[in-house]
Amino acid sequence: MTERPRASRPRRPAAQTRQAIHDAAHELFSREGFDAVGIRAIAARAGVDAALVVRHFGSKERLFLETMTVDLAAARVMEGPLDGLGRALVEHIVTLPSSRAGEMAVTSLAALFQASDRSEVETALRETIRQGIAEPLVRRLGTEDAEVRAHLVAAQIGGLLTSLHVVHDPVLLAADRGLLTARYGDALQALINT
Amino acid sequence: MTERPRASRPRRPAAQTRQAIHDAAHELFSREGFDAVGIRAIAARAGVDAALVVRHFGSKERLFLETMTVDLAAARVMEGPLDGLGRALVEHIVTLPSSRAGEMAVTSLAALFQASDRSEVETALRETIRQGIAEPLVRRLGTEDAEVRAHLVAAQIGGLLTSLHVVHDPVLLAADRGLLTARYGDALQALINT
DNA sequence: TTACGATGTCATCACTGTTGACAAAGGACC
DNA sequence: GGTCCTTTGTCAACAGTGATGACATCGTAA
Repeated sequence: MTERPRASRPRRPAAQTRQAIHDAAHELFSREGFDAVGIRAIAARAGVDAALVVRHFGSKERLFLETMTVDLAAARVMEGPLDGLGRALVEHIVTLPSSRAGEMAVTSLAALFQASDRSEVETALRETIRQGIAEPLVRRLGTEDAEVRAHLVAAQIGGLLTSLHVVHDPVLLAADRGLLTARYGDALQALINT
Repeated sequence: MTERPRASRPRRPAAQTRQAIHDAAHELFSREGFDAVGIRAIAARAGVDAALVVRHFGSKERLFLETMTVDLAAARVMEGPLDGLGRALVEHIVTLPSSRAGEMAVTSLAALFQASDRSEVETALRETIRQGIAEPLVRRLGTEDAEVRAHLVAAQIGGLLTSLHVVHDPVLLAADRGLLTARYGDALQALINT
């Protein structure tokens, strides 16, 4: 048995490899979702052995959480005046997806929803919603039932997000954005008004 | 090599076996979701060989669709008077889950959401929403933007359903149902009113 | 030089959904 | 009765998955 030397890829610092895996995973998970993407596919795209993926991130699920958990970036909108807030939030949701950062956040959220049968993913999703939507709003409302109302706002926003990016409702995707903003925004406002 | 005769289970008509598999699948899928349940587990619970599952239903995905696609049974509520409809719908969603039929429909919808990265599941989900919510409502509204508004109603209902049964939002789960019905129902009503 | 930790590779594991070959029971027809 | 054929059930195997652990190799500190 001749001992062929194993042809190793060029060595590099761990952080660099980790980043390559991270980028590949984010790209693939965003496009195709958790289940459709295998560890070996991520490894191939990152130019890396599959075992290295597990070594750096522990498991496929942890890699998913680390790459797909993003803040909704709705915090800025939350700071606006309370009485136009409904429409402002909906407009933010409806218009941002065409920009780069917004699209990523939104597809990430959709992927989170779909992978939410994993309990750790479910926890992350709950946390994202709480921090990104509910909590900033509770501080602004200040009424007794503020917490419930804030979480209902989160629910309603989640409904629009999943309809657009998980269910892919053709009627809503084709609808005029101004109409969407006005109608859904006013309904949202009804939840915010005391 | 002695030819041991294969110990077969008692024979029965195909429809009976099919039903056993169907029941087992519904039970397990409802409790644990699409991914967590394997074909072999369904087969074991039905007292059947795993290959028979595939033989009767074609694939795990088709079995899932056949067992989990249910109508929302919201049709009856949809026929009520238009001006109390928002609260009536929310009350229906919030109270029915404790009954048997309601719980099944709701957990089914949650499982559909989570498995919606499969394109056939996504189609079924879209169809369920259209038939169960959007279409009955469009007929009642009759305005020019009726279709968009009906689909927004569906989105908002979906938001509450996913918050409760997919995300498992603790605040909403613990909240008083009357408060939920009043607040979210009124917001929904804003979408229904012209 | 030696020793060691960091980095990369590979074989292998248990498990999954799915397939096709085979066995055996039950009814149809002569 | 005897001979087919369809129906029903069983089993072994396949390619794919996520994960693990043993091993090779590089770079560097002592």
